[in-house]
Amino acid sequence: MATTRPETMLGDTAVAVHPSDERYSHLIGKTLILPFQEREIPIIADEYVDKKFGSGCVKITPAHDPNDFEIGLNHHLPQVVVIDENGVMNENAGPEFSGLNRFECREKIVALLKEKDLLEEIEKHVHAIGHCYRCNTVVEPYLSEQWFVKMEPLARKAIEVVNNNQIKFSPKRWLKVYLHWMENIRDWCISRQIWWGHRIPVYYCRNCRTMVVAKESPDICQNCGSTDFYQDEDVLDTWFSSWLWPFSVFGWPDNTEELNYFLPTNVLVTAPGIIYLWVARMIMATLEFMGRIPFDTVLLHGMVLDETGRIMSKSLGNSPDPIDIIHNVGADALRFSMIFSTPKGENSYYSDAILETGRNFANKIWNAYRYIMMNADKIPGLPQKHELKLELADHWIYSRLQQVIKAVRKNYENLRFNDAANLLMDFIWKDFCSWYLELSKDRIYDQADQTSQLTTKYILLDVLQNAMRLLHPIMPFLTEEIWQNIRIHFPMPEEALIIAEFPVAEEKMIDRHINSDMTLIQEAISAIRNLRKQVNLPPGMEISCHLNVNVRKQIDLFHKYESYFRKLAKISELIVDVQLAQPVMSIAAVVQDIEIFLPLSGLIDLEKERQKLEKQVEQYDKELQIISSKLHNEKFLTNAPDHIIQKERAKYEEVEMKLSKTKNILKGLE
RNA sequence: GGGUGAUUAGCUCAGUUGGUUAGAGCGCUACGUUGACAUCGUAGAGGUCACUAGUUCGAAUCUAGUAUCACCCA
Repeated sequence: MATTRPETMLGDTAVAVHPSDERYSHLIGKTLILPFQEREIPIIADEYVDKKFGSGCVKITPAHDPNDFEIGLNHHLPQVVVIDENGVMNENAGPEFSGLNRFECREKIVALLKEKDLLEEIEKHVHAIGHCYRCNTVVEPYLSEQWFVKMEPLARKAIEVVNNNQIKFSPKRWLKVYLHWMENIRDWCISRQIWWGHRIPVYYCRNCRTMVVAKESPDICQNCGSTDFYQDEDVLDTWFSSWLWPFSVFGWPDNTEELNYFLPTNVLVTAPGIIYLWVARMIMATLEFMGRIPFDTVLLHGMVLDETGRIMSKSLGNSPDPIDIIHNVGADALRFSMIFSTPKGENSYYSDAILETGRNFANKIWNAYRYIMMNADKIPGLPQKHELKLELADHWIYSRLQQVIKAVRKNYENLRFNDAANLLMDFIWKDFCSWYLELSKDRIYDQADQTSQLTTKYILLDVLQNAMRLLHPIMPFLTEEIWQNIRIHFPMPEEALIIAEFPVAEEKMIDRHINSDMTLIQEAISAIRNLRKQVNLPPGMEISCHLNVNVRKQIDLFHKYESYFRKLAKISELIVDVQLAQPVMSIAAVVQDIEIFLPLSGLIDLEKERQKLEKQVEQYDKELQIISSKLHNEKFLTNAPDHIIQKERAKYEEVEMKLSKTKNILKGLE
């Protein structure tokens, strides 16, 4: 018989072997004598025994081991407690051992076994054993009476409310975790043997041991008339008060106004680690005591881990102090950084580096705001909405704003905060700052065209205030500050952003034609910038640009917004026409259905230019082949939905056109 | 041992009913202080979507298996 705790043999009440173990099957049902106690104990058969481990025989100590306890129940074995709650051997251990502590007893047992020649060998064995996390004392199982809450009836109702969708889990997969626990629920042990906490409200008559469950200690024993009571020494598990949280914090059991307002509430935000301990129990308690659900949605977020993926904890000392961070970069930067880098339901790794995203973004917003306010101060007056004279960029930024409002609303509603953060950063930084704000400069500085100036002022303020509304849930402080100051120039009905309306998209302002015109111009400008960079033109140097377009209406578009090219691509002169010849000694690019030429005699490396274009031709060729093979595939044509086939056809035409244009340009270079 | 996930660019991750030439931020490279911002601007490089097999006209996406990792419960 092998054991790591020899002293527990004094409480053994059986020896178990595996039922299919042929070495011992002839012994099952027989008995043997337990040394020192001289007690007769049975040899039993149980599947629990691991045949391969040690001798294949296991001593069974129901009172001092949880597994043995279970086996003992199944085999109706007596439970002999030999160690008391202080770790000292009691009278059941026999006169020879009683009074010794468990470690002294262990040594004595070993010595005596040796003496009686009952000890075969001592070997080193590594095993897991519980220690007190405060004082490091070895913790061992001890048979004692505990209080339990019967869970099955509570769980039944709690399963019902998720099955009929009254309570939803997000992300959905956590529902499985919840249900798995609920469906295999065990009674909840609420007894804790610690000196702090709420004592269990159970009183015992010292005279006749009658047990009374009551709020206060009873005056007199109904059974024997004694007045001598003592309270159960165990205290309640801390979660036993926590599961009352959804209603106890609002004054329950009183029927308060807050209780009716906040119960049920909508979203519980918490970590998956406490679905069992807390979420499930709050649901059960609220159903039981209030007859209501506590909340309709449970949002499970990931945990913030440190850079190396460890959980942050006091003992590791790897948690940053949020106050320090806020001191360094601001609360909004911290909030934005965390939300931006925390995908829904996944863990996120915190490091100081991620703070830069939020800090830089806050800085970007602040500077855009400064620019707008500087000019709003200088330019007197604000037009009425109907007085505005909108041009392409204005229509476009409003159109984009509506798209963003729509998408951000959806993201917030679906609790996809990181997507909302992403979208807003993209819109504010790229669309608003890099394009609209840059284009606004000439108009703002141009005192001559006052209508355009005032229109620009209006739209800058309007788009910014809308953006602040959208961003407010993520960056409440910065947006409130900015919004309050916008209000000085741009009247708004609400007193504060925190109580202001959340924007609703105006569908009619989403304009596909506007978006595609603007996109063409943006792509053309980017292509010109790219070409300039390729030949290392000084950033400030102005050059002329030739655009060979496909349809006449593009000529008007480019002429009308030539100023955009001047401002953002340093183009001094834009020559636009259909069937425009390729200028000699020029570099070129193809964007959509137009060709862009920059005549740069003396500045071009023809060979390099040729190589670039050849590489481009190669890429287009390859892409064309892929699309072509799809369009020639009978099965694709019969199986794929119409809109996909249309899309492929359109793509084919576009790539084919770009390919032929690029080939022509290449020819023109020879 | 049981359960639940993850694996996509150097790093951290998006990619919501299969239709992609696979995206973002950081980092990297080149150039640049033009009066919002160098905590910035412009441009660029960078990926056999862990592996194997299957389903499909079509797979990062669906199925099965393998590997590695993580968490929860015993």
